[in-house]
Amino acid sequence: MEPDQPEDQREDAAGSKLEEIIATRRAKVAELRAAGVEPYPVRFAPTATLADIRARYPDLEPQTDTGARCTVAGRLVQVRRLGKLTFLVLREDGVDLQLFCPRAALDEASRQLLELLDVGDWLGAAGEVVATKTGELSVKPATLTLLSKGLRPLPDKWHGLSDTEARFRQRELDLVVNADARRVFELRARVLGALRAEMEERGFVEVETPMLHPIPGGAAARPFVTHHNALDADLYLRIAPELYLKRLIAGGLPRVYEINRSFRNEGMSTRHNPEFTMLESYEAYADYHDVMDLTEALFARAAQAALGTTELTYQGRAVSLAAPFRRVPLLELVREATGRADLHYRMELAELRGVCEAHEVHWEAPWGAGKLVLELYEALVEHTLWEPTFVLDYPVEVSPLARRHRSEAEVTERFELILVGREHANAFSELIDPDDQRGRFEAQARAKAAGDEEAMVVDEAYLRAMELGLPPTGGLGVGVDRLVMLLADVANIRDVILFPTLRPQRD
RNA sequence: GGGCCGCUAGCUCAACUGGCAGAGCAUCGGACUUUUAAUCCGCUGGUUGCGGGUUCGAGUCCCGCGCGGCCUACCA
Repeated sequence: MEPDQPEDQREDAAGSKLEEIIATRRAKVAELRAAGVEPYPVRFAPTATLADIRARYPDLEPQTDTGARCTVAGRLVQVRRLGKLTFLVLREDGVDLQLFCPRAALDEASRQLLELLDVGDWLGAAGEVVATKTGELSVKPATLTLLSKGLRPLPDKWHGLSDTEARFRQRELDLVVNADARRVFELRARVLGALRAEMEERGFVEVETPMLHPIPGGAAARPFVTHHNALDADLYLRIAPELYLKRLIAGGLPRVYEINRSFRNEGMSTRHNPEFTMLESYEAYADYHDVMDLTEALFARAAQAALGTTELTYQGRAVSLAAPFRRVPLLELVREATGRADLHYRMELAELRGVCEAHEVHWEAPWGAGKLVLELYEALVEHTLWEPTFVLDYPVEVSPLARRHRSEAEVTERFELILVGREHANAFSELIDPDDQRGRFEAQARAKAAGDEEAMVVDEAYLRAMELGLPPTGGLGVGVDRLVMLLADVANIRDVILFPTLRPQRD
């Protein structure tokens, strides 16, 4: 490199295109202020949304002047300058509308503003609704009002933003330019609304229980730990709202539900985000058969709200959410999958381990029959269940909060709803016998002491509530993110969460 | 945690076996009163994710690291 001009070279390198663009736009901000225009005004009063205008004038003849005046607003997403005539395109809430701007129609201040406009700015326009020569519905403004000057460029108008990392980290950009991103989150909102509507109609009351828990409970999972300074106490982000909700049942609230976040400090995947949304509900006097009926209704209601039908396609394959769903005991599925009709929870451990080995299913020494059968089910069966299936009667050993089956000693009255090969809901006839519950907790505590990091600990506050008396109760948990994935037909949970958890960027 | 793949201009992408880092769009300047990704003319824009190494020469090959994606493992 020549020793002559190193300074210049360095300055050129520092002045990248992006910095140049931002500097140019800042200069426009200064120019506007110098001209007495505030580039970041405090308020604007549109008389119609872009969607209103489109709805009101569905098919004007080309070259119509309606005489109707309106004031609209949106983000400027396209600019086409043809000398004394300019076409602008505003976008508001996913709806685009053209502004037809012959220079002569604008007042003087608006003409000046027009020169300083960039794609990405927020803009208001007041004028007449017209259709252009080609029949494009437009507003022909007499005045333009800058609502906010954008300093950064929008992604490519044609190719949009496709870099997945950028889409997750800068979701606002994704939402501006990718219609499909909006579609998913609009669908998600309709699903949430449908779930709440169904619960409300059934007399469930929505409650909010703590997300900061003194001890983690309600699920087998590793928690996030945090610390409260004033209390000088460690707290855990909740892994499930279950125990608090059942305390409300004990307190005499007969039907409660909560839709909110839980947090699990575990692996991430296309189906697992560290924070995720669950619907949990508890209903006094109900058993898990009642809860299956409720679950069917919720899924059908959500599908109707999202898609207008219970017949859908997921990743190219048909699924029907029309009730009733298939109901089949877990043990039966494992017997089919292994070809061992004699398989049972009372089998010798050695023999069950042999079945595992025959199917290349990993097992560990501390596991009892229930855990071994569950492992077989998860390895061999779960991913094969495409149509909605209630898998019934999970082993007691792996279900510390579920009541024992009314007629079979080794299993609980618990089901999971499996769809498209993955779990979508988990529910049971709740365990309401406080002494049985204490024994289950103690078994969990022993497992934890033996190294099982996901095992539960004894929750005395919950046991006290149970000792007060918990009526027969049916409980349900639904993975809302997965339900939205199913209905939106997306394969990655990060596509249904606005701001998915990502590794923080170092700088 | 493991395997594979990716990271090049603001965005979307090229660059053969190692041989001058390019295009389109956007930006900037100019023309244009009916466009629809407007068109036309001209210009500008680079630490090729980061750090080493090999080589006369590295976007390209090697090593390490970072971030992401997919698969897998884990995961009620």
